[in-house]
Amino acid sequence: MSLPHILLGMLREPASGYDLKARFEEDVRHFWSAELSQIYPTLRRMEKKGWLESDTEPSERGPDRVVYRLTQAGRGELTRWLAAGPEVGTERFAYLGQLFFMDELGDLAATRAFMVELRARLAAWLAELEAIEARIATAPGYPDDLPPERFHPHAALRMGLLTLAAKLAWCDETIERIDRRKARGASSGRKRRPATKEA
Amino acid sequence: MSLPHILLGMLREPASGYDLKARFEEDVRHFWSAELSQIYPTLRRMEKKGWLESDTEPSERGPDRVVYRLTQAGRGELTRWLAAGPEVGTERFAYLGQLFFMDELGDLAATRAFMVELRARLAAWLAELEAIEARIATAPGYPDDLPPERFHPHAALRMGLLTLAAKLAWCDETIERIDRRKARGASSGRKRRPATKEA
DNA sequence: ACGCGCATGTAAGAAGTTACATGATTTC
DNA sequence: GAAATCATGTAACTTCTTACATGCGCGT
Repeated sequence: MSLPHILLGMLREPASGYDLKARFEEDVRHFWSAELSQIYPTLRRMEKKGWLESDTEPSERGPDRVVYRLTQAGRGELTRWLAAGPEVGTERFAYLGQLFFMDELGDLAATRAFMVELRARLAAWLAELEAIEARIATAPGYPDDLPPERFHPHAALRMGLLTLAAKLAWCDETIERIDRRKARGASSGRKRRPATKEA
Repeated sequence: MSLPHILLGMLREPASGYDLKARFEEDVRHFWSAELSQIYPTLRRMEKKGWLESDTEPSERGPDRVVYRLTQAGRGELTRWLAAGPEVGTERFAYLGQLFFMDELGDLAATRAFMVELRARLAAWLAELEAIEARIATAPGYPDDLPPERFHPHAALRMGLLTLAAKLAWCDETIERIDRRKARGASSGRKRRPATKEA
């Protein structure tokens, strides 16, 4: 039940579905994502609930825009959500599932390659977040006197930066552990696990 | 497309849906979760695809157990998934969405309370993961000579430990930033944002 | 007799993804 | 003339959650 509320937050300034999708690609994508095909019907449902109202306006170029804005009920629901305490959902990391079972491959070199590729992907992601922070760092009052409407998004961004740094450190730690194991295990010669186990 | 693969990994040893649910509650819950009502039909679909076979056995107490085990095709699919490279999905953090828009409440004290509660929840979570690591730490060969079937799960667990520690550090950083702002802003007296804006 | 743990599920709906469809205008 | 951007959506499907349903055996 979070996408509608994130849309409510974004709609403190009126916007079309297309505009909102653009915001998901920008400042919000480190903690949520949504496709247009999900956004459009969600906005309809929210309007039906009375949280939003819409107007159709001609566009400067392209087809007409359907611009949504908050109603009183919508603003009330947003406030209720914000005041309800942190919504801690289940985290899902498919790549940890892969790593968890990877002894099945019986080859530590495969695990190492996996971790190296994962590290590269996470590092690219971190670079993007750092670019966003660099932009914020040029704002007046950074870092201690940002206005509240910039302080809150910046605080959310910091979580992304700090956890990604931690994940990179974890990748490095894991790769080093593998290398130590390989250095030690090289003499004993076991690499592929045997097809049958000796009990 | 990850739950079936996680089940494949777990089913290297035969198990019933009920058994598998128990494993989600234990060693796997820091990166995935699933309800029984999702597990049962998923196992059926996997059997229909030829990845699993099942036998019905009488239980020691309670109703009959349906025990699943991997077929050759299932083991092949598991290997394929493990060798396919890291599956990096979209991360979703509803609480970051709340924080992002929280200037709407116009009250930094509310944000502070939010962060304090979030910190408590994350700390409790970290304590659980630390308990799991403490158990692993008693295994022979810890930490440098764990056998491969323990090394991989332990590596996955470490990611949870390190990122949770980073999140706690982020909570602390954010709470401190709020306190510094409040100390500085107290003299200027603005707390609730005004109902109307002066342009 | 009641509740708890074992063990299986169904039903209904919300949430999310992928693919497809339409048509205008602007840029190369 | 082709491709990108603007702007809207539908359809089919998978995934996940919540609530409900059933029935056995064990402990108190």
